[in-house]
Amino acid sequence: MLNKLKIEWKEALEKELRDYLGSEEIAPLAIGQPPKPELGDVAFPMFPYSKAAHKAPAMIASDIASRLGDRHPAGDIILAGPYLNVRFDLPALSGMILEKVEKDGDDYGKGDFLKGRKIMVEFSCPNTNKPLHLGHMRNDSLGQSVSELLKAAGAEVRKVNLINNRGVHICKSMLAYKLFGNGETPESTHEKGDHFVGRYYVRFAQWEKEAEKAKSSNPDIVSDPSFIDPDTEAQKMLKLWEDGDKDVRELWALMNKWTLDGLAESYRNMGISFDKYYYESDTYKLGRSQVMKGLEMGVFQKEEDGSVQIDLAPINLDKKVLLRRDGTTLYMTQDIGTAVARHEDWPFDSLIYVVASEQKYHFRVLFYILKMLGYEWADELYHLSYGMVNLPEGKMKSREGTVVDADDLLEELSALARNEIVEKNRENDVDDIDRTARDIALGALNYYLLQVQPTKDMVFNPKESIAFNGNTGPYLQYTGARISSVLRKFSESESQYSDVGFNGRVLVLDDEKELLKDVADFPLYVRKAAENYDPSVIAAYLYDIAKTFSHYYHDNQILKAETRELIVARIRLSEMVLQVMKNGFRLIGIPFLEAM
RNA sequence: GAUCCUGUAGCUCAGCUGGAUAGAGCGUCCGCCUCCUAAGCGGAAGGUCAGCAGUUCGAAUCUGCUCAGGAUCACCA
Repeated sequence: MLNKLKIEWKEALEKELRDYLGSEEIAPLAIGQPPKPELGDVAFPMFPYSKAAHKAPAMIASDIASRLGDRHPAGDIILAGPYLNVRFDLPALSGMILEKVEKDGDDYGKGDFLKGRKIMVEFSCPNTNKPLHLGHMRNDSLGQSVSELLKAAGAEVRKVNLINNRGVHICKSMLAYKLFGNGETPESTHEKGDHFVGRYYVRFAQWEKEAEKAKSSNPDIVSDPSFIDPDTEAQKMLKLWEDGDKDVRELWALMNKWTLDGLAESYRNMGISFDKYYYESDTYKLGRSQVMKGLEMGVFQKEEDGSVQIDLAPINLDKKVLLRRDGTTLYMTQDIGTAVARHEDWPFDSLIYVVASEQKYHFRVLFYILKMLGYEWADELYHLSYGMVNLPEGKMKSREGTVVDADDLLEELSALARNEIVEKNRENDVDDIDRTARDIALGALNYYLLQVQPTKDMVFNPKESIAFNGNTGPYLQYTGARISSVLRKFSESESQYSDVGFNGRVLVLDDEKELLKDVADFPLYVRKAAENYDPSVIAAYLYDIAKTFSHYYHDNQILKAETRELIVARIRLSEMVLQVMKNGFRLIGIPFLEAM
């Protein structure tokens, strides 16, 4: 609504400028933000017209102001040198803002610029041989949040996951389990299934190392019939899997279930959900048939060695293999099949792949291949590429045991949050200490992961990164909890105020105007975040409004304001701020807490 | 070697459709609980916006080059 006013001003000023300059062709007027509140709410710089007018920008600003006189949209002109600024009467507009926020409630901030669009979002895509780590968490937070943003922009969103449950890496943990498992199960060892299976993946790596060592100290051992080479054995198992060997398939199904049960629990804990799961074990065959189709169409070539390849010279790349010489499929093959299956299942207008930036090449090639196969929708595929999560000493490496486990991290943060609650003697004020602690941990984590622009790599320092003070998720939650507390206290004596209506004109403080402006602008930020697939826009917005409110709350009494009218006005303002915060929280995965 | 991404305070990050004195948090130092939750609020110190050139009335923001870091260029996923 403020935005509408800004645009009215822009148009009115442009019209006046055209008259003033005697030209229909003028540079579009820029809409800016004055650096200080006393300089107004919106700024229009006059620099670009100085040449045409042969006058200093400050002169143009004052000329335009006097020409305009009273014939202008709502607001007051403030001349600030070369800028023509406008101050809105926010207290007067507050009634409209309140009405809108109250009417829309949890939907306040939503828009419709993606209305009617069917958008599929792929994210997470774990392997079934190990638990989730911090890198996955960035992916999950991003995918979940972007999906919420797109919904808020009016799109119909379908969240899909692709389970990477086949391939030689999966066979490795199976093999290790078969050899060293002694029949133990996640139930018998009381382990989460994904951690249990992950342990055998690590066990395989260890075995591999042992075998390497044995080979280097005694090269002849290879010919010893009692020596088993881990990698050869894993390849054999993959072949057995592809041939449908009953025992291998049974073990595969069992271990997959263990992992997936564990992952499902992690997703639940993290507030992540999907509308549909795809499995590579289903889609890789479809990929093969697509490659065959491409071969018939002549877009792929069969090489002399029997492999099928595509020549990527038209996009300045080399050749890419799509089927191995033995006819087995690759990662790329599978992704071709998955994309086709998805569009058949749910004909999307757009499909967003939330995948790390290291796979840019892969998606460039994939999109090109699908286009060559004649799928028009290939133009609507988008790779939302995000940067790595690094440790202060560099990349996370599973071999060096520096991978930050997702479940462990969430657990540690929950324990820290729990300590804080106990230390602050807040146990009796929160309704469920464990749930609250976990929600704080989640808020901290999601905010931490989403406050950084997706394209950027980020550094995670396990000791320092996730704090509960300062610019953090818990700070936002805390602000929300304090507002909630004020509102609870007010509701106890609300009947005394039933005769007092809302009069926004008493909200004259800078902080109050700032809050009104922030509340009114929220839909703009939602739109911007959705357009750019960038949740950090919302994170920054929320921090800003929380900071303004905290300052305001510190300096001014709400429940003990000077007049009953002022109390009611401040309460309504607090309600609006809280509503906007709640709505923003939902977009970036921060649980809202009534108390903490 | 080629392509892509990144470079802003000691650290982690905003700001980038060009516009007013480049902002936060953490850390350091100093204040504030008789007051709606101190997970808070205020203040101080801290900057060659990697460098050079260009475009422009105006550049952290756009363009080019250079330097530094990272990623990718598999019949791995």
